[in-house]
Amino acid sequence: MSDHVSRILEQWSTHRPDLDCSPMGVIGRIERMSKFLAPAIESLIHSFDLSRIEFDILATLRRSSGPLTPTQLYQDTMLSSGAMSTRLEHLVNKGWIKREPSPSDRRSCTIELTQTGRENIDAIVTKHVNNERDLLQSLNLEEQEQLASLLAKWLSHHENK
Amino acid sequence: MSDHVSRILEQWSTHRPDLDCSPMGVIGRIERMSKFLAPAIESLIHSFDLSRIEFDILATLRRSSGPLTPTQLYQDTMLSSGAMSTRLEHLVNKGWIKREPSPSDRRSCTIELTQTGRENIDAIVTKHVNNERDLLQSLNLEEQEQLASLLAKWLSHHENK
DNA sequence: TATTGTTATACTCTATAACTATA
DNA sequence: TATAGTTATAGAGTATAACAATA
Repeated sequence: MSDHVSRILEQWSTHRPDLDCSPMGVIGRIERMSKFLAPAIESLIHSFDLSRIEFDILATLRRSSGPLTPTQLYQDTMLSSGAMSTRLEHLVNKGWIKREPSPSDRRSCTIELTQTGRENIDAIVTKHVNNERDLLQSLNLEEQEQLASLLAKWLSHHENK
Repeated sequence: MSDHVSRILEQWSTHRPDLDCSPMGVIGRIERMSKFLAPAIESLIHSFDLSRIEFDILATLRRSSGPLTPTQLYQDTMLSSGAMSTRLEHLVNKGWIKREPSPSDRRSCTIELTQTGRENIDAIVTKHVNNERDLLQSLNLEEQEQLASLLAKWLSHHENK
């Protein structure tokens, strides 16, 4: 299994034999897989004139059980409030979402998909998931499950801190 | 093992029961782990007044068996030639590296760590690896190896394309 | 006083392409 | 003609903080 990171580890063991670099074998590969996936995923999303962040916002709205506020959205996506405002403005102008005043709190508003926004994101999400399935083909389903399970274990320890 | 992505998958199964979203269980978690790791790793590196890219350049030089050219460096780090020039200029000014004319090709130059650059990066790499080791503590060594092995398998299929 | 959301500002970083020099 | 490296330009995207309105 001679990948790029394994060659990096060999170089380190030659030039820094005092150092146990095995953590790089995990973290270096996580980062590297992430870097390979990004363009493959983004090229599909960009073909619908959406940035990755905008797609995430639309997908979050689609799978939620009702309208969300900008605050809920920027906390969920780890974005600043200012950046979220800019993104939402774009999505309103492009007809994806509608912004309406909150009935209970007059400082706030609710964000919701438009009719066509919902139809379009439904179609895109389907293509997106199939794209992801293709990208994972080099692992069989059992290996994919093992991988997901190990990542879930790590994440469950780090998300609530 | 109830992490954030598992809740996302539940939401999709409620609102899009027609869609098998299991690929998100892998790819969503890869991206999410990567997003959690980045600030933890960068905060150590930034404390030495280095960007992540600059650290990668210095580490590449440290583990290589001799001086490298800017072209070798930008291909290795997946950066554009222009961006690499800017980074190298910074690192020269800060005393990390030295740039010398290539003896064999007068268009080219060689990039090499300075004496103090090498000493400093040695110390930082040690701290960096220990930091990574800490970050992986929630998985035992066997799990870390399984994870590395699954990632290596995926990467070895995608790196030579 | 604290919170919600928007707007304005400045910053970081990058890719692109034009350019110089050499092969 | 092609390649190595640098420089200049412009663009995308963000965080920060100032701001207005409401709680």
